[in-house]
Amino acid sequence: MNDSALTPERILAAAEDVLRRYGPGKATVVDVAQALGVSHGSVYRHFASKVALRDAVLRGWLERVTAPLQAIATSRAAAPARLRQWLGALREIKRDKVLGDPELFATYGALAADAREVIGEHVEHLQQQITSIIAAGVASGDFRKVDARATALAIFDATSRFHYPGMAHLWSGPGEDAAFAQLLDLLLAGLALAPAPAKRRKPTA
Amino acid sequence: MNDSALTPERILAAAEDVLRRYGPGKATVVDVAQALGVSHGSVYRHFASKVALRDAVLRGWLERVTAPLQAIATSRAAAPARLRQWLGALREIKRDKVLGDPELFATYGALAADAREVIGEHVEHLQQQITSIIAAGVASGDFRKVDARATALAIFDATSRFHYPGMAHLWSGPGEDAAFAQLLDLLLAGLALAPAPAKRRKPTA
DNA sequence: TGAATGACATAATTTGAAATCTGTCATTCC
DNA sequence: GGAATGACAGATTTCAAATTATGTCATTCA
Repeated sequence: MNDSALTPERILAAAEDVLRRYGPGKATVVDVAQALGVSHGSVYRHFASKVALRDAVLRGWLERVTAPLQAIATSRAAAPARLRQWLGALREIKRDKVLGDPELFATYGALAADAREVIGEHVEHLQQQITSIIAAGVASGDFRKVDARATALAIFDATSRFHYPGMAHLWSGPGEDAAFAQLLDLLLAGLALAPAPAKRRKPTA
Repeated sequence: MNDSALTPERILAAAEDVLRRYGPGKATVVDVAQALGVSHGSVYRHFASKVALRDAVLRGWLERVTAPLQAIATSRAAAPARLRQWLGALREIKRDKVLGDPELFATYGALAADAREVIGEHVEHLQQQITSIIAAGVASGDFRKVDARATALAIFDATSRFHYPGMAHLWSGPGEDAAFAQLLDLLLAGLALAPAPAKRRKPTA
């Protein structure tokens, strides 16, 4: 029944398949083992627990989100355009996933729900990408002299309405594109060079 | 057992109490009737269905959120300060509710989950309040000449990270205050007068 | 006469016993 | 000898029966 050696990769692929087919509530490790033609005990040689297996599947899925963004983050485009592109891409990737296959999206959402650790890493990863774009923009003089990291977090927060899966139910409403464009304009304006007359808060320093 | 005439108000109060005590999953209209010392049939004379009753309770709760904000929105403070104050207040009201009584917050969250209509009105109400502040700021020359309504929506979206109940699990993390302050600064900078050198998009008009 | 009742049909929820799943490990297999 | 197996204990899930809830309405009550 089995084609070759039992590797974590093959188990991962099978688990992904089983999850896709059965959903997160019904997929069992026995199912995964069966799909591979082995006993479920064998799976436990490669993954310490069902949770570890689920985490690994989720990690893979999230990496497929992060990878194309990495390319944009490190592109040579001017920082403002690059930031727009990156945020637009993040939004599109997520939105395409929900609209394209809502069930699968829900499945991964369920995995994410009890994988704070993995999600934390993913978020950190995304925030670092934004940070690098902001830092580039500050260095090139395209952006005000902001704290790159803190500003990146603010931008991540500000756009969560358009990328946080818990708000996916809004993504198919009307006027979404316009709302997103409007938000981007506002944020980019806030980063623009012009020395906004700071009436409050600390004095530039 | 009953003190006076059976009014919608008395039923509402009892329903609120029962919901608080039993939680949204176990509160029944028989419980509400019992608390009032009447038969459950009587409740249906005043509310068409259990859903209608739950909606009314939710509406009351949301109005208690909106009322104090209304006062700020119509205050005489300068628009930028007023906007900061308003957004800060919205955040604090919600955060105090979660942190103060998580169970009750969860109860209202459950009510909200199947009350799109009511929530829609609530959101619309909040957005209108922001719109009025922005409009005032544009009129007074404190803000750029933005489209008040569209910008208000963008600001509402941008801050949802700090007021949308679905993200309440983040509100007790460290650095929340700083993150919120940072976001506010960025948004206010984006509204500031300075004619940001718009390299893209439509030409000012 | 208009408000309140409670018996009733249908729908939803609870319950607990049976079935299935997770994770371990002594044993088998190549 | 290292990888795979499958029987097993304890935890979790399923499913169907039984209970409880919702919403209606003919009747009672004041």
